[in-house]
Amino acid sequence: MGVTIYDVAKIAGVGLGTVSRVLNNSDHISPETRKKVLDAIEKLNYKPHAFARGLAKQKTNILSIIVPFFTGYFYIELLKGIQKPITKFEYDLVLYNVEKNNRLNSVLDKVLNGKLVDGVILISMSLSDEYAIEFNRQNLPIVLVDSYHPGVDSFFIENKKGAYIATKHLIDLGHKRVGMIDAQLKSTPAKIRLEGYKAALKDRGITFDSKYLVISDSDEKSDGFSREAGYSAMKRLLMLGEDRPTAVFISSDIQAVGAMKAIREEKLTIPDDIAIIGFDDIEFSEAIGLSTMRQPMFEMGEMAVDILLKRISGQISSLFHKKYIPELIIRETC
Amino acid sequence: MGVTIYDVAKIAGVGLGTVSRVLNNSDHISPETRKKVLDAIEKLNYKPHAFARGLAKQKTNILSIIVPFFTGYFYIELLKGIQKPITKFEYDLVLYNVEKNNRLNSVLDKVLNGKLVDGVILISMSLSDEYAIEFNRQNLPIVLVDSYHPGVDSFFIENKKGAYIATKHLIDLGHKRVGMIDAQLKSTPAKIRLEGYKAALKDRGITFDSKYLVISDSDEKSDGFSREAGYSAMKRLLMLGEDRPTAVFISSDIQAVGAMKAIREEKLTIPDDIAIIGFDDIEFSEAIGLSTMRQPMFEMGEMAVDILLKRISGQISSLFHKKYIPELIIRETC
DNA sequence: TATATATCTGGAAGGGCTTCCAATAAAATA
DNA sequence: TATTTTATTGGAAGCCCTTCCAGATATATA
Repeated sequence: MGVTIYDVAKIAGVGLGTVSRVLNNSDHISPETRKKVLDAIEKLNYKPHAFARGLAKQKTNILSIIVPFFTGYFYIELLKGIQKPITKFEYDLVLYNVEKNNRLNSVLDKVLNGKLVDGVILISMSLSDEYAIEFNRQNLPIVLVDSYHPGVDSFFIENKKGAYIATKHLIDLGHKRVGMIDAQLKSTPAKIRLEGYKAALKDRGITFDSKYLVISDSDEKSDGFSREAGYSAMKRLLMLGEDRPTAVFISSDIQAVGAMKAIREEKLTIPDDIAIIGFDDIEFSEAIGLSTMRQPMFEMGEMAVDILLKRISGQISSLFHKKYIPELIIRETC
Repeated sequence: MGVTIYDVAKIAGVGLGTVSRVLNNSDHISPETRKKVLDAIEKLNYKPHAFARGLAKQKTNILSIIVPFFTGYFYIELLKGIQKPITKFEYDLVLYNVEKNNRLNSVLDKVLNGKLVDGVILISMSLSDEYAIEFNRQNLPIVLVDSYHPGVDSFFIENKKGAYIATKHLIDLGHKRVGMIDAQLKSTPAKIRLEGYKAALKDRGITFDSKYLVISDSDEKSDGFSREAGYSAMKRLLMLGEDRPTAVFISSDIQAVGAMKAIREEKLTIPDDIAIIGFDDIEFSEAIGLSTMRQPMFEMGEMAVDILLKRISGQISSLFHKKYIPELIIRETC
């Protein structure tokens, strides 16, 4: 069934080492020999056996990417960014979806010891010190995206600054009662965005009032970054009646979508009764006019692969830490 | 660096064949021997080398999924559905993203000859007869999702019926001028949905009027299934002035989102001035109250993997063709 | 007790490739 | 022309497993 390098060698009338050499573009091959081999390959429609090659080379040309639940556009954009260079450099991409945090360890173990991949991209999840050490020890490159660890390459958003900018903008618009809808604080971005929110209040001389902070409920798959969670969080804020905030910074656009629905259900208008700024700039935000903090997802994905490939090929040695500052996109909700 | 089966054999004081047998749960292993081996594995933290195993077994435990540009939620939902059984059965998933149609062939070639994967899932793209034959000849299972070929397992939506139901509903609501915004007809679903639209008109005694049909522009990555394309298509429909349709069936929700924006910009109201029904029921449709035809994406993904795995293990032999009829979800736009 | 049968185990062969070493041929130099 | 040097080439060894065959041991049967 499968045509192997031996068949090619026989047809071309050369040794198998020679075939392998033209396959790998090694030098020291005479043009005539190369042509003979190429012709034979063409004739037999030969394609190298990926696993055999991987075994011999100790290199698989596969990268893995670990994402938490495919929740929305954030990851899609990232994936698009990641795909681009991967395809170009003839790598394959294996996808691990971690729905529950405890599964992360088993995926990391698999990736570490299975010798299936040449490198890994870990998205939006934090890496424990033990694993960071283990990756370094095994010399398996890993890069973090939307997460940070001092010991490995990381690309991350300045969440604190982003939240700060959004909150400050709301305050500077004249709002006195500026609330926040955040996700579960066990999510690092959520925790840090809260810090930014508080910092902005403080800088503007507003004391933090816990009744204006609502933490979205988590469900089995989202840590509170969901439409439903945003909806019910806003409902809770609206229960404050006349004392409700006149502006709300929301920790993700997807929650903001739910929150907007809740506001409309109360027959309140946006931004007149309540102004809103979200976070992420997912594709739908533009369609619904949602003001938000844009994260350069595509770019981060692209850069992450770039660094990962360089790391794999040993082209860089020093640690690479890059931070992105989210950009305020003003639309119609504030 | 890497601990191999030889190390385990040595530590356990057994032959390597024995180690392999306990790894693969073969029978004819005495409980004591098994324990010794298991202990050694534990002690060394041994994990089998995926590529070596794949080479020896001629089976990789990897499935590949080929998707056209990650455009939106349709594919996310599908991916979620696919992930579930894949994880459970310890397969890995490699993702190929086909942005341009001509790249499909090169991906298929790679998948066919590279021996990297045990099976493939092809989404929303049609398979040519030549490739269908080649897959069968090479005995590499492939299943189509949201697409159809008589020679391979297929899961598909009854697009014609779906479009028919949507259009008929609009007509039965009393609308006389029912338009359609479709995507490029080179996309099979788009072509077939148009047929359903026409069939409904005909059944209700309305003659098809080409000025009420607008084909969305395609951009480099979407065949017209995009927000921008829906927006400008609706703009064109609105240029008809008073003669414009009072109801429009739109071939995807994402286009409908753009179309709704166009309508609102003209200060027209939905559904009073123009009623709308989309197609897909993406996550945002509920948030914006869009009536639509729901496709069971998650379920299709799940079933596709199920069948694929059964096919790989030889548990089924006859061809599997399953069609899903989309369900009309009535919300606020009609 | 001798023999047949069932159970368990070791290890060679093989899966398809790369890489290295040695060998040969061709070209350059003395 | 004889001797180096250089450019090519063939093929064995090795990457890490699984599988099959044969041998060893234990158990059942005559």
